[in-house]
Amino acid sequence: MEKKLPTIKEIARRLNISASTVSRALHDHPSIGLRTKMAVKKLAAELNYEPNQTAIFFKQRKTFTIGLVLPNLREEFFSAAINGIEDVALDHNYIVLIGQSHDDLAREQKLVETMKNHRVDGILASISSSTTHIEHFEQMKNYDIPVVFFDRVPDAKDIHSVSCNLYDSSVEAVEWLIRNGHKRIGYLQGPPTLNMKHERLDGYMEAHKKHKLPVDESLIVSTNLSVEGTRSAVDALLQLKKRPTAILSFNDYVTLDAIQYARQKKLAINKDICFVSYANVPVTQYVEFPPLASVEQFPYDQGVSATELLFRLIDKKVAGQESPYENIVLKSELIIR
Amino acid sequence: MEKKLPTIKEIARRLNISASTVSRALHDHPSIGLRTKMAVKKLAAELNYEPNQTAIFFKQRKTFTIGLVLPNLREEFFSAAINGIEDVALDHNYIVLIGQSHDDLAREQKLVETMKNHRVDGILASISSSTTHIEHFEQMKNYDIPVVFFDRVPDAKDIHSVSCNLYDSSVEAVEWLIRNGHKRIGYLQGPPTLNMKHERLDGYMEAHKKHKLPVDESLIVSTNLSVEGTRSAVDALLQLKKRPTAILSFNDYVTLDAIQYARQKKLAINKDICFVSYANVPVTQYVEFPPLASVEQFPYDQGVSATELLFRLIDKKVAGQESPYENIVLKSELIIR
DNA sequence: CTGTTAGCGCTTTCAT
DNA sequence: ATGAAAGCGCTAACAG
Repeated sequence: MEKKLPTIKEIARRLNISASTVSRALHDHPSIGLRTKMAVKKLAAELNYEPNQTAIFFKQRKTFTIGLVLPNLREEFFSAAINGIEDVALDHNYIVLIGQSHDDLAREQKLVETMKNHRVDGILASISSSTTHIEHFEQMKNYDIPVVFFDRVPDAKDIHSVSCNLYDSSVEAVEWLIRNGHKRIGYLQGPPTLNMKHERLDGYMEAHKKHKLPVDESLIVSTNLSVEGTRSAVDALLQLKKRPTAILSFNDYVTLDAIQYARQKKLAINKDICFVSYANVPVTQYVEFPPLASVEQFPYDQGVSATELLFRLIDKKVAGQESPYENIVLKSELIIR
Repeated sequence: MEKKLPTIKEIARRLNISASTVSRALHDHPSIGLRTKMAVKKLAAELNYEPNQTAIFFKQRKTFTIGLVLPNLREEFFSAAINGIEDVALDHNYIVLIGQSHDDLAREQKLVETMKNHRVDGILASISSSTTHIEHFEQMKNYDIPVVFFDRVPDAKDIHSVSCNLYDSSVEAVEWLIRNGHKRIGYLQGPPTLNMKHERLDGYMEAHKKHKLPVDESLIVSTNLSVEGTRSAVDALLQLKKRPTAILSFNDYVTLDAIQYARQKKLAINKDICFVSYANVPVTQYVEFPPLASVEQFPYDQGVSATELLFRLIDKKVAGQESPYENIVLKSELIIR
């Protein structure tokens, strides 16, 4: 029992005018007589006429849709980023197609493919932790679909991106630990794929250098972000003859897992061992032992900035212009509790 | 520099055959000669031909897109629900358009409108806390867009829904408190709009009745879910001459705020006052004082179930059949720590 | 100021 | 086994 919705044709037929006149009337085209315009609008309203967007998408080669591919929505970082993205998108009368990669490359590829099929006007992406190459994103150039990476940005040339500069805050975070008397500071890094830009590590190194502290390679371990991965990494640190007294870790979620594990191992948090982290997600305010400091990465602002950049690219594309690759870097901020 | 993608026509032209033959060949239509079929497929592959989905959407009157409208993504409940939704959608080769109402009716309306314009094949919704009517959803019937509500389901006739039965668990939760010696149990409810189905309250009442405990109306307060709202509600409870020794509260987030506030007020959590809650979100495992018990509402399963129902409705619609209203109720489960 | 016409890319009768 | 033609709903160039 498919209801059939009124079309422009139907209105035209009833009014004994042409479809194009109706179309123009509805668009307030200047060259339409007031009388017919009124009549058209009146009838359109009566019939509850609504333009068939799929027809328009088809004709205009635009879908007013952007695709968003990210690792997951569970992390408050990403859900906050979406807020920025959605706000900007809605302002532009766009809507967001969403897909979670769950840190799985194959799924990420499928999502990009599906979004391409849906002819999204652009894609925003934060890559999965298992993303070793970005061909699937590069392919989008063949379809004139601009891609903007944010936060988890691949270390590649010829991409558009928005991210936070974590270097300065990393230096600051480690210096803060050093000033607080820590001499052996562990660094619990993320998976290698995500460390293509070594800002965290570089900052860690730089702080050591500035304070003439030697860097012990065995203090640097990594996790694939899973609970188990984090535990075994923390284990590696705890088994060292000379344990670290502080750990700088990839993000707050990893840190929460690490802290939980350290407690299980009977370590006194903030006495035996301190934690400093990244993301500064709000949930940490409710936990018993939050990281002592965390680097705020402004997810909302990253979302806004990435989406604005994407729209600039979309607009340029429509105008037929080439766009130079833009890599916007926002600053981060070390938040000390 | 709009690249132009190869079309069926282009292939037809190069092969000196007709577009319809190409179309059929690509669809493995039985009546196409093997020879031409091969030739078509070969050329299509060479040219990287990909069907223009917008044209197909337009023609088929289907977009392979479902709209998801929910209050926010911040709460782990909703992000978990999306996982179920996305998984089922992807299985059906669908993708999800997302929109957060941020508990604002006007925004919810705008989202529904936008999704309608995008001609989504169906809508999944969890209503905002300020949603006092659901006309905007009911409108969708005029467009043959089925709507399935989940979790936050309006109390209305003639809707499809998936939700958890909270009544039994509510009785159980309150009985558990009573058995643990509590005689004055506060109930911190959500905003009136969301309490259209009073399962939580009914369960609260029933447990009291079963144990012959009188119900003191002043123990029942409500929050609009904001931090301040929750604080003043808790305040009301704490100012009572006879304070409650336990509080059953709307969900874990509200509970976390309530606990934080109670601590500020120098109450000893789990001594002076205990909390029992709903949702059982994972973050509570990291917090110092989680609710003593929480009602698991199986967000992933709700998401799966709601999406499966939606697809059944979509399929029936395509088959031109009417569907009776389905209201699926899953069971919940009181999880005691 | 308005109508005619063509066409977006694809599917689908209806012929042949 | 293949082609011709129509049409989905809308827009826009071209003609008056």
